Amino acid sequence: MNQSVTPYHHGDLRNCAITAAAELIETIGSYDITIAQVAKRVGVSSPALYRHFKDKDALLTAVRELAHIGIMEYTTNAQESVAPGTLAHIDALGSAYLRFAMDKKAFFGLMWENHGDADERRAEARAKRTGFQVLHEAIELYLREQRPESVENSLQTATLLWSAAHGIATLQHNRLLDTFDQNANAEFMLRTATRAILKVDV
Amino acid sequence: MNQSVTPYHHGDLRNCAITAAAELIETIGSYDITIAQVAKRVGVSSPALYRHFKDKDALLTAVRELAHIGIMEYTTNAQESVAPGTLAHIDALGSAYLRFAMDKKAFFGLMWENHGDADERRAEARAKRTGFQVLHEAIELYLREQRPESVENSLQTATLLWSAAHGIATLQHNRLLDTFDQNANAEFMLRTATRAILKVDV
DNA sequence: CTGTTTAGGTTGACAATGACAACCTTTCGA
DNA sequence: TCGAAAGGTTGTCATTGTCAACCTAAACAG
Repeated sequence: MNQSVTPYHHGDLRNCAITAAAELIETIGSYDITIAQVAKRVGVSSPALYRHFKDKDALLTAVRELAHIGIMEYTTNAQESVAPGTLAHIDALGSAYLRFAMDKKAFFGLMWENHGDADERRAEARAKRTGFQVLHEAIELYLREQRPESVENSLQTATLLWSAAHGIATLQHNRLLDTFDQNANAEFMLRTATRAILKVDV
Repeated sequence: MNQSVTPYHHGDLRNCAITAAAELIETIGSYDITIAQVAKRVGVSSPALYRHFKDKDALLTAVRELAHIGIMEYTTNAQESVAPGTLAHIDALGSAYLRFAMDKKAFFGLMWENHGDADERRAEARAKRTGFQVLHEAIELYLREQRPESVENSLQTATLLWSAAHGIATLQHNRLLDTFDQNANAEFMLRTATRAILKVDV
């Protein structure tokens, strides 16, 4: 015997569904997907997914986790070739953020949609805080070495810088940077903002 | 005779539908509304709305226009008590933006969703550019008087400042400012960013 | 006036979607 | 070995966006 074709129990449906959803989102370039599409892609009936996810939103929340991992990969890679605590380090983080926003448009959009129940929201907040931590530490290191008198403000500075990066990324995402300033260059803008906020002369 | 109750022809269904949708969005605090809800609120059958809007998205686009008008009201009010071209003027504009984002959460979220066809998109881009113009002019005036050597960069400065404001507003909107920095204060952050960005040569 | 066109309503139908209930089929532990 | 639980299936439902077919009031030409 040993036919072994498509066993009744999938074995890893939960994870397959998540990656299938992610792939789907990436290929159609929008996170407006349906349960049926995901089920079909993974070769299973729609209701099967409800054994693993409370509802559609729970599935999307899981995909959001993937997106967080993705952005972490971008920043980790960006950090490899820069000395910790330098301005270049901070630039690299920002640039990675912008690049992720453009490379993975649909994911980036999805990440900031916040539906989902309270638990899911808490988990996501934690993931985001972890990402933020990386920036915060880089800035703290930088300030400690370059402007020790400002080290106490590192948290506020990091929050502000993240806001700037997020604003630039979001506006670019919505094609508004071009609308406002035809020659706008997101990366250059962020570098400018970074220097301004860190109070460094260009 | 002269009953005159609910004439067959509504008379102004298009506009009523738009405001009904806006009210609905405001009361439920989310722009996830249905055609049926809007139709019911205005006392008409769902398909009636399709005589006035190509599809649901066209209705939402019309509501977005309302939102743009709303934000303009906020900024216009904010400008009344400040001298043009002062730092206070720029602060007032930013503060109005933040206030709108918090007061009208659902509207603010809706404004940056961009589905809709090309024409609708163009119209919205124009509306946004109009809003941006106000900030741009204030900044140009400010620079002309305070830092004439930087006037040529007014457009880039305005774009950057808008980005910062937008980032702060968006993060606050998603309750992420608190997540990153428990003591974060959006308005203070924006004032800080404003001062930093205005002092830099782009 | 009268009749016809047309704008703007109505009901009824449809497909797609999210979700659930009822049921069947493996897997696994006592 | 057998029964429960895990994890599938089909069938069904309400909601939603949307359309087609139809009706009715208003507007306007003759």
